Amino acid sequence: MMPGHLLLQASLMTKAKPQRRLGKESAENRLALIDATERLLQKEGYSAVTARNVAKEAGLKMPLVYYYFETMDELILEVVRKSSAKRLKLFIQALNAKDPLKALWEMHRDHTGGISTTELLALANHREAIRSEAVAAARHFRTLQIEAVEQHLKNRGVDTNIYPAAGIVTIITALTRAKAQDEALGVDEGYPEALQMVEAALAGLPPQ
Amino acid sequence: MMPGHLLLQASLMTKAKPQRRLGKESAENRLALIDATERLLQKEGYSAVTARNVAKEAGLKMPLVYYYFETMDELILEVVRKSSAKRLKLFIQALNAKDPLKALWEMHRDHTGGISTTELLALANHREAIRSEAVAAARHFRTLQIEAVEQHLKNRGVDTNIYPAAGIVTIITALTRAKAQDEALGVDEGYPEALQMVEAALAGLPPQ
DNA sequence: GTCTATACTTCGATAGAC
DNA sequence: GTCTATCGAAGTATAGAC
Repeated sequence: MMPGHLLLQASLMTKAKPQRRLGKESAENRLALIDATERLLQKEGYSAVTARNVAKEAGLKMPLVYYYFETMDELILEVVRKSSAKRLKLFIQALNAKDPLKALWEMHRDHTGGISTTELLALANHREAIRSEAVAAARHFRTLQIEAVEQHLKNRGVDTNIYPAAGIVTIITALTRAKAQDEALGVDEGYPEALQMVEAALAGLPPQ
Repeated sequence: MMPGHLLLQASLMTKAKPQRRLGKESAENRLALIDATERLLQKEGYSAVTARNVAKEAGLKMPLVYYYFETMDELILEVVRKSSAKRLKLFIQALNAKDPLKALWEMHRDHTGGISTTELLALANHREAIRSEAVAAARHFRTLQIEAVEQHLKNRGVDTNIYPAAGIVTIITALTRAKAQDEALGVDEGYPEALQMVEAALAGLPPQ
């Protein structure tokens, strides 16, 4: 079963360790390895992300992985960072829309592609270096959203005691995350009704 | 996610493959191995569930695992089934309470212990045998809940066009699942507000 | 029923030729 | 920069003595 290994001590903890020379960050093959890792993560899950598999997916040889990355953890971290940066752009875009709440809801609802939430959570649960990165990103995103929604609701004259921005953002995030997770397993019962309830609730707020 | 299960499937899936003789289902060491696996799953995640680790945790020798279980997958399936059966009992109990909706909400909200949702989802995503078991259980549980809540809402005179049982059950499940997942990572921002919103909404329904 | 010993595979990671 | 070759550790699973 699980390809064993995973020495949890990533490079974050062990400071000085520049034993090997690493290739430049802009190197073409380095980027190809990152892309290959992302594809593997999406298609087959993180247990398929091995140095050999990644190299094969990128059409390269295995030792190149270690020429460009200190450890496999570093490679995966790079993918997580890239994915977070991409998502951050979408967030900023949504939060600057005329109706940020609607834009945010649609963004979450329609979100597809990227690393699946399940994989990311599993990864974060098993690898300390990734957990801290994922937690920091999650906190950042949530704070951004809450602040923007809070401001928006106040502008609209919504009573944020009854409709706290933190609660709204959390429910939206939770529902769309669960939907994505269940869809990956082939379960979608109940979600159409749930989505409709949320949309009705949002539509029921005082108009802008 | 849904600790899944449904004993119906047990015999259907394991086709003909009786290469090795297996010990009796009631054997003490067999149960000890299942318990050890469950503990490992909770404490260290499924990547720690290896034949050697399980045996060590149970204070036994590794080959015993293969005396009692055809493969590691079978052992893990057994744990998933046991966990689902336990959860099913709680469900039935909640659905038979005076206020099934309230009981269901409290059950989900306070649910702790058992296999973590993240681990189960990751497991289901990576292992076909576990996916089908988990999906079947999830569907079973959801259907049970929706039917009971639907009946309850109608008895209370709630308009199930505005408050569809499927939507309510799905939102409750999604929110409490996300909460458990995030708590495992150390993130809890937004959940107190979200829980309060749901409780306010439930309290706002026509009294029983 | 339980254990020792081991076959076979694949993992992460490195040495060193080119 | 890239590759061939290989190491040691750990995984699943089995054979066979007791």
